[in-house]
Amino acid sequence: MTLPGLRERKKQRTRDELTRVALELFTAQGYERTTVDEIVDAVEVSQRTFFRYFSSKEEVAFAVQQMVEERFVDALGQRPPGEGPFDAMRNAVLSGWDTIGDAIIEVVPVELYLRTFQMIESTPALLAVHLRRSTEMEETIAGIIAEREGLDLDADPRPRIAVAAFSGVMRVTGQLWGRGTDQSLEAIRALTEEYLDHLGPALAPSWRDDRS
Amino acid sequence: MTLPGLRERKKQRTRDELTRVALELFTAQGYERTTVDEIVDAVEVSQRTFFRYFSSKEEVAFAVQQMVEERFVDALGQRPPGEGPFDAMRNAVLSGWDTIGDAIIEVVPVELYLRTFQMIESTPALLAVHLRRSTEMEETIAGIIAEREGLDLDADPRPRIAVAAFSGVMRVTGQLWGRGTDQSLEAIRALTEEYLDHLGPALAPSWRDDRS
DNA sequence: TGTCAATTGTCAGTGACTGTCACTAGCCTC
DNA sequence: GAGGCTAGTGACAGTCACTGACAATTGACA
Repeated sequence: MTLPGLRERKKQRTRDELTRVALELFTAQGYERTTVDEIVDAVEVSQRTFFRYFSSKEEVAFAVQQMVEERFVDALGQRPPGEGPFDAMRNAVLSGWDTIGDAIIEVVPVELYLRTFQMIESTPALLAVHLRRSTEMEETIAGIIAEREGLDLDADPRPRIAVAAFSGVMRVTGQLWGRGTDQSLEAIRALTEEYLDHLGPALAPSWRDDRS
Repeated sequence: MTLPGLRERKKQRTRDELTRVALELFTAQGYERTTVDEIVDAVEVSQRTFFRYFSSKEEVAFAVQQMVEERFVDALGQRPPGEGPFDAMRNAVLSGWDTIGDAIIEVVPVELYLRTFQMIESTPALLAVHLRRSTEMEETIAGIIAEREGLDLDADPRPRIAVAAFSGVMRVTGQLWGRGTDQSLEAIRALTEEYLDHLGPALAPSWRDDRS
């Protein structure tokens, strides 16, 4: 493995710097109140260069999220075949939270990532994009689940349904965490775990028999 | 009940016309390829007027959807108390499809609404907004469910979880319908019904025991 | 009918984003 | 290690969504 040339390293540095500066400005003063010009002035590149790295101002807000999601997909693909679909997704998510630092530390500190996550949840324009990206990921995940279970994605609706329900719960936990007071890494991990445990019971035909 | 004055009627007419023309242009030539100027030229109002009726170009794309959603919320509130949460949501949705014409015919034909729905699903920028709007509605619905069941929304996670799972399935059906070949009203109604029936079984711990 | 207030139009400006073209700087060959 | 090649960048002009301010118009109502 030859390490990449100067040109390649320079590009990576510019991209990382744009990402870091953008997230810092977004979290500090708000997404809408930050202009692309502010970002590029701080990094000392032209606006045109920014738009060569990121197709929109929104995209840079998800640069780190993108990395985290790729790791989740990898982790899911490596869960033991014995695990049921739900356990596989659940464990992939939880192990992702446990090792998040490894994935992103070269670009931004974990703490900035968590603040970015909150900013996304509380900025309508970004929340919208976040949700769309999530559904795109669902399709990927459904494919992995279908393969694990040896099912045809277009003949059997269960993979998509299960993933949709699972993601729905993930989304709710994300929102509640963003609104809550404890915004630590441990808090969102615990919330994720708790809410996933509730999914089965919540779908019982009547909640009146069994108050879990 | 006095019928509204001329001024009021004129406003309604302008709003409806902007909506209809916008949806026609969007569905005919695509959302991004349609400029606000085209819309206002066709209706013969100034651009400024457009933005007084709709806070953004996106908003006009959801004007009809908005009406449909309000009807769903009403219908849900009127389901008999004996129905469990899932049945209530399910029946409210299905009865909504059965009476959709009543709700929107004064603004646009049902057929244009269906085409708009597809356009939203296939336009990334609009899909994102659609998903965000859906989650906002989920919060409303969770409140209604919690009240029906006599639960505290913040103490008991089940209403939000159930609604999230339910909405996830609704979303998947919407997407599949948009991609499929039969884009009739009957098709989306049938798909909705079928997929909701599958939700319970899909959440069983293992799918290997019981192939429904 | 004349006054008031709601509605609309005009105009100037901002910010995200794109196409084009000239220029700079790694890279690679001889 | 000089020179050509090309990926990457900057400068500039233009489009489009959207906003604030103020002037013009037009229902409403005494």
